[in-house]
Amino acid sequence: MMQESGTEATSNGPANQNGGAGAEPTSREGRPKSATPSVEVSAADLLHLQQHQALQVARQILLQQQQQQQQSQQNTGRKSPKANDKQQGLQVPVSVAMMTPQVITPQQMQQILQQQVLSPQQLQVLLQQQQALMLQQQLQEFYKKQQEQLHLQLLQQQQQQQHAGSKQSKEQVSAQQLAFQQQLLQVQQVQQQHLLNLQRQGLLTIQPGQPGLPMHSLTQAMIPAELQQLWKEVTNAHVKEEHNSSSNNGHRGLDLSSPAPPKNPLLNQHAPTNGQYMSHKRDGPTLEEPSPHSHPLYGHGVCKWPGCEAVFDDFQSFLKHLNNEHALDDRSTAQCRVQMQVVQQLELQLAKDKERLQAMMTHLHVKSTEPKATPQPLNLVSNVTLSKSASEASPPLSLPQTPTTPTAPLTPLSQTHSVITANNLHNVGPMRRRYSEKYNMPISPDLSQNKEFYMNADVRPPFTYASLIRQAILESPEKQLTLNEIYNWFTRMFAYFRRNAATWKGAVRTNLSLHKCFVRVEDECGSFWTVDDEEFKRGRHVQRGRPRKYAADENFDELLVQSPALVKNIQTNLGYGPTLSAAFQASMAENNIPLYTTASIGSPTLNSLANAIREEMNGAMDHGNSNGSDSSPGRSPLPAMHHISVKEEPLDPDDHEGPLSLVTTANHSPDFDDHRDYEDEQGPDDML
DNA sequence: GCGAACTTAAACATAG
DNA sequence: ACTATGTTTAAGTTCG
Repeated sequence: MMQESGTEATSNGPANQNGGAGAEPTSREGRPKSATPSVEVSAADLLHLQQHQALQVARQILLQQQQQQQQSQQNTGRKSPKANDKQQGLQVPVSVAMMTPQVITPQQMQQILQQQVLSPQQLQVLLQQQQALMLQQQLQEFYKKQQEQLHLQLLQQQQQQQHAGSKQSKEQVSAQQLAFQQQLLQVQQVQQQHLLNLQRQGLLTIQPGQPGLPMHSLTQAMIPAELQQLWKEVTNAHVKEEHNSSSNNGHRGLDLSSPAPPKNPLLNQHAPTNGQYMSHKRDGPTLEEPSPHSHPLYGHGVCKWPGCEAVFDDFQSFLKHLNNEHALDDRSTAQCRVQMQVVQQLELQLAKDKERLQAMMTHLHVKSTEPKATPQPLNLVSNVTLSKSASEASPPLSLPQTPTTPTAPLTPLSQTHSVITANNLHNVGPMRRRYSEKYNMPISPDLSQNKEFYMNADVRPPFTYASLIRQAILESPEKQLTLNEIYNWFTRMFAYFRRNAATWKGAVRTNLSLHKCFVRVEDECGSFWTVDDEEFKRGRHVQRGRPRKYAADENFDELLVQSPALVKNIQTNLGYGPTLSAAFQASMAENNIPLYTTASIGSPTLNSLANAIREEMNGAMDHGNSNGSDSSPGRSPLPAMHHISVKEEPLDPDDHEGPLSLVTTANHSPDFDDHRDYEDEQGPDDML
């Protein structure tokens, strides 16, 4: 227990105890769910805050206007810069309030990603949160600019009023109102975009009946009753200021685009509906149900014309209202133009977000492929096909099949699926859908072809520990590695093991002990591990059903307990030391043992050379975790290959494939050759 | 559903 | 005493 924490907890926090494959069940338990509610609350709060801030801005502007009007009435021709400055200061906190949410720094994000303490779903939620916060900051900037523009505009308006005096024309007032409304509309547009973003990212879950956030008609939804009331006040203030000159108040509107004669104020229309606005909001999402009385501008009894909140009991009255109030006139045309601008803005934003998404996808794709033309790991299943048919050209590209996509097509995936998705990128859990070489599925081709990928992408390699350990050992120049060197190989070759160090080291040790194919040899310099490829080929990995170590029979126990030490002592005393493994492998190769797997064994010399080169190259990029190269410092390379012989192994009834099995010529009894064999090959009785 | 293969955690032992 | 290494067992998951 302590030994794991001593070496591995240094790079991983305690939350990473379930890292690696262990994180899979945890992620399945819906950890993301815990993060979701707070996100929704914050998103709702955010919207509320923004609406409130927009109202604040409008209120201040209105206040400013009224004050200026009073001053202009009282002191015609005299400016009041003090008031402006004061109000300018008042606007500051509006944007300051947007600063409160904190965005996680890239370092923190990187740390979280590296530790993988979060499930993929949590990561997604986190990213969404980040994006929402960034949007919020963008909004903040926008609001600042809006405030400045509005302020400037109001200053101009004030000057015009002061200079023009009481002879200010209605057109001028309308133009000012128009500009002001456009500004407010812009604010609303940003709010809508933000809302859309939140919705798109799942941060906003509008539930039926949830008050306040109907998503069907953002334009209307984002005009709160207060804002409309403000509009009304603004309009009335102007009307008042204009000596209530307009006799046809009901038709003195805001032409938003043309200098056409002003008609009735836009918001006067829905002033009567303000009282029912809240009920409208309580209507919740109005996803249009196809009905005979469905109209894009009619939902839940409310006219959805921008700026209009008129409520109707039936569809017919709505149609009547639509034809009367929203007929083809200047005002409707202008509003239509505004709505077009809204749509354009949204489309622009959508295009930008699409572009960003594409860039993200491209980046992720390139990251896994960047150095070479063999970007993504070959599909394991298709790789099997390849190894069997051995003649297929261009192997299909895909990510390893993940345990979470068991229904994924087992046939080669088309290249259109080569884009990394959040699912297949993150849900690479334990080494499921592994293949080990006992199935005649060498990992070397896949490993070599996708080496860059595994070195860079935090994707768990789809190989069993045994296969990886074997590969590590076989890649070494001397076909032998210490445990620490095996660790280093894992961390060097796989980003996954670099970033998920919680459990795999123990798994490596377990596998080394558990699998017959891994032979531990020891010399004065320490112990190292070699591979008995024949055993690996047999696939006799785990000796299941083996009698417990501390069984009833004391003699038996003694043998069991001693056997590892016996093996060790035999090897040590005979002085085979480090030469054993290399000679072992070389002997295997030279005896033409049918090694089905990698070229590394079939061509030991070339492979050793290649490995040496590779080791040289890898050594340069060896990270700090590696306390040196994988080559054991104290070991001499390939001494004479004596003391090694090939002998029959008649004890193994399953040994049909290779007539030869390599054991050392140590004068130890076959009984002690491998204590793990006694049961399934000889039985305990033979040992005694 | 079953069993093999595999993973993971934990307890324990041993050596440096 | 601590740590790295190694062994063993048990429980869980995945897959054929």
